[in-house]
Parts: sequence; structure tokens; C-alpha cells
Amino acid sequence: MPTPEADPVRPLQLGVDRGSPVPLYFQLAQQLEAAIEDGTLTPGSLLGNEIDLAGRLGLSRPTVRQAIQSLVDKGLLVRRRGVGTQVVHSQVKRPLELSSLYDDLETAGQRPSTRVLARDLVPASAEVAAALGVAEGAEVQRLERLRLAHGEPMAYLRNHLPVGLLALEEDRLEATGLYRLMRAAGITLHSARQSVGARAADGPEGEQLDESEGAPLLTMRRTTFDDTGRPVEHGSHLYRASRYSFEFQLLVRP
Amino acid sequence: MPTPEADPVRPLQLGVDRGSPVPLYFQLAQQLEAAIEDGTLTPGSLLGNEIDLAGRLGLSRPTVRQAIQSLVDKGLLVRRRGVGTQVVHSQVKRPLELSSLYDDLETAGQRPSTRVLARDLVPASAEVAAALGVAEGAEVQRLERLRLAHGEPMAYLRNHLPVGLLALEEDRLEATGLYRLMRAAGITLHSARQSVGARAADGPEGEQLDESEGAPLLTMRRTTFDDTGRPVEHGSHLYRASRYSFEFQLLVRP
DNA sequence: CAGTGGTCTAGACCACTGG
DNA sequence: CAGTGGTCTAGACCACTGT
Repeated sequence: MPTPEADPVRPLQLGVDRGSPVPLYFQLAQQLEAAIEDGTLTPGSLLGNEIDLAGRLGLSRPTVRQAIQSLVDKGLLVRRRGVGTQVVHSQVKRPLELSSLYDDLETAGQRPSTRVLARDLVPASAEVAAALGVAEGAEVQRLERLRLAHGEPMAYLRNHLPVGLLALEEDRLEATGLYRLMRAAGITLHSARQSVGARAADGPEGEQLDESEGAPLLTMRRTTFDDTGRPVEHGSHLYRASRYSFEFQLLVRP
Repeated sequence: MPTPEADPVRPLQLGVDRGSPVPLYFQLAQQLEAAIEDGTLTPGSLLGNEIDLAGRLGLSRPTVRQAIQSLVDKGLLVRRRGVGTQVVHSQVKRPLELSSLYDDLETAGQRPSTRVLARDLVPASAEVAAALGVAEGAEVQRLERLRLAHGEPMAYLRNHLPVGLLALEEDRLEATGLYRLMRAAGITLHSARQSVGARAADGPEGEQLDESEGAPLLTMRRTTFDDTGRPVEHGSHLYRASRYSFEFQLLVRP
């Protein structure tokens, strides 16, 4: 067996700008990522050892390691002790953003729109209370929307939010997604816990979504947290299975 | 508004064993994680600054930072410049492992079992070829199994693997999950790309799964990659929606 | 302003891999 | 055995936060 794809760095132009406010490790990471994306660094190729790379760039080894580590975390590089650092073999697409259905549809060129069905204060059910960390029966904001693409219904969205977190203005809700409103309000979304299942539509649900009774629906419950770990939203949504599926990526943490 | 929950470290017993082969930063991270889990470090409490912590433990600051950073990556801590490091407010459960249905069921005490329906070599379909990175029509290993819990069918599992990757012995397939076999064979699973949807069962599917025709089924397609980015498995599975849903966590990468 | 985390340096020794 | 990444140290300066 030949040695693993020997292919040290060649026409690879690396260099950092010490005048820039962008951290050096980040500049390096960006350049490496770009080189991987555009094929200058081919899958399987070795990166050359950290010490040389640091010397060539005029950086210290920890700084170079920080850049490399960030790409390892993204799944673009693999490190093996005694071997070296190589580019992964197949381009593993990056994990999906925590995005809203609205953004997903817009990205896909589907011309999304929203019809607000309800927007009021209600007492929290047991499920909502547990998700948002409030007392059962305490007031929470409720939001029910129908999401359409090309004028056709795609999903029935029901959300609950802590009171006072966000001003929900109807015209803005119809023009964009909930997550974008949150980000615009200075909320840093951090993580979400989701549960995806399926069930048959009952009569009224089917009518709202233009499906017949008994048609399969995708169900999604999601609680979203900000960067301090506080829950900022709980959703319980129904999607037409004929029109929508969830795509996502799992990463194994070593 | 009072200052954020003031609560410096008090009865927290930290200390590292320099004789241990376990890295110092890892020892510290484990102790902090345990303190968060058992409530010694309460949500919102501040950790005290890194310099002090390092001095108190006889470690350097970078080592302490490495420990803290690993917990930030896990979503257990939040750092804010000028403020400090605090424990997140709600316990965000850790992201799910890349686990097999078999393990999930076993963990839930559901006594899983497996019936192997097919185990042979077949030409790759377009979908399988694209997922595994082989030519269309090239030979791949096929595996079809019925997964049961308490003797009741839960899912119909169809997998395709590159030839020669793994010896699939029927008795071992019936006693455990595919992922555990892979790990035992020295394959390091790294990431997976998934797509989850729903559709109605057709006649034969319903019969296999003990559901009537038209019953909602959860569908899952998944391609799994090892740590070099090479695809090691592609699955196309059907789950009884009445018995199963997917739980997972999304993390936003800053 | 004082205090925090964010970045960076220039070394060191160790553990593992491969030939 | 030589070469790699993994870990660790003891400093330094900067950027941001709150009062």
C-alpha cells in the first residue's frame, strides 16, 4: 500500500494581516477553509506539520493549532497523532443552521407567506409550562400561523413565548419568520431541542392544510434556548408530509 | 435589577491528580461538569475568573481555559467578556449521540430484537451510489432487517454498505445494532446526514409492521461518515409513527 | 476605572504512528 | 527511530463590560 495520498502544501498562498482586527487564528482558518472549498487542498491531502506552518506564517504553534482545531470541529480536517492533519475525504456539508421554516422556504425560492391565525395571551398548558420554565397556568404569548409557499399551505405553526420577550407585530410576522424577529430583537439563539414524529390528520387539520382526513402529517415540537440557556420559544407544528421533510446533520462529539 | 446571581465558587472541591494519565484540562472539565450536574454549581452562578482558578489549582491559565472551553462547547457554560463565566440557566441536555435504534431501545428498557430479512450483494441504485460514493451499478452490501421491541415490530431497516467494509454475521446482527458492530470493527463514526419525512404505508409495508394500509409512517434516510469523511453506510428506514419519534438537538455554531 | 475573557507568544515534554 | 499531534507552562497585551 502506498503512503496515504502524499500531497504537501504547494501553490497554497497563506499569510496573515497583523493590522487587521480579525484574530490571526481566524484569518488562517478562513484561508484554509477557502482552500478546501475551492479544491486547492484536495481531500486526503496532508497539511504539513504545525511547527513548519507556524514558522512559515510567522505565528506561534498554539495559534496555528487553534485555527486547525476550529476546522476539525467543523469536520473539514482530521488529525492523527504520528500521522498528520489531512482534509476529509468527502465534503461533509456543514450542520444546518437553526433556521425557521420561512428562511428555509425563501432560500429554496419558494416565495413563502404567512397568515396569522391567533396572537394572544393564554394560560400555559403543562407542556408549555415545562418547556418555558414557567408555572402551569401562568400567562404566555400564543401565536398560531399558517405558512404557505406559492400560495399553498405547507404547515400549521403554533408557538408559545414567555410574556414580554418580544413584541409580535402582525405585519412583521406576515413578512418574515419568528427567528429573524428574535435575532433582530437582540436575542442570540443558541440551541434547540426537537422531537419529530408523524400522525394522521384529523378533519379540521386536513382542511387547513388542504389535505384529506387521515393524510400523514409530520409533527415537530421544538424548544429554543438563547445563549444563557433560557427557553425563548416552544413550538408545536404540523407539516404536510407530501410537501416537506427535515434535513439535518448529526455530529459525534469525541 | 440586582447583579446577576452572585454566587462565587464555595464548597466546590476541585483538584487535579498530576500522576494520572488523564489530561489535566479533562480532569478539571469532568469535575466542573459533575458539579453542574449535581447542583453544586447552580444555574446562573459565576465560576470566578480564570486566573484565580488557575492559581488555586496550580495550573496555567491556558489549561484552565481549555477545560472551560470544552464545557462551553457542550453548552453547559457561557462566557461573556467583561462579565465572567456562568452556568447556563436551564439544563440543556447534551446533543444526542449518533446512536442506533437498537441502542435507543435498549436504553429505554424495551428489549429490542432483530430479524434479518436479507443480507446479500446487489448493484447500487442511483441513490445508494451517490450516497456511498461508488459507481451506479457497482456491487454494495445490502441488509434488510425488522426491528422489534417486546416482540412487536417497530421499524423496517434497509441499509447499504461499501463492500469489504464490515463482515456482517447474521447472529451478531440479531444480537446488536449495526453501529455497535462498526465501532467494534474499529470504524470511528463521525457524522451523519439525515432526512426525516412521513408517508402513508402501502399494503406490504403495513403488513410487515403490523399497521393497516394508509397508516402514517416516519421515513428516515441517513448517510453516515467516519472520521476521515468517507461514507460507511446509507440507510433508508421506515418507523411506525404510532411507536416512535426522533429527538435531537440543534446547536448554533457561533 | 477595575475586572473579565480573547488573543498571542516561545518555548517544553510526552504519546503515538510509521517505517 | 524520526516525525507527528497532544498537552502544558508562564508570561503578555488587548477589547469589552460594568460601575
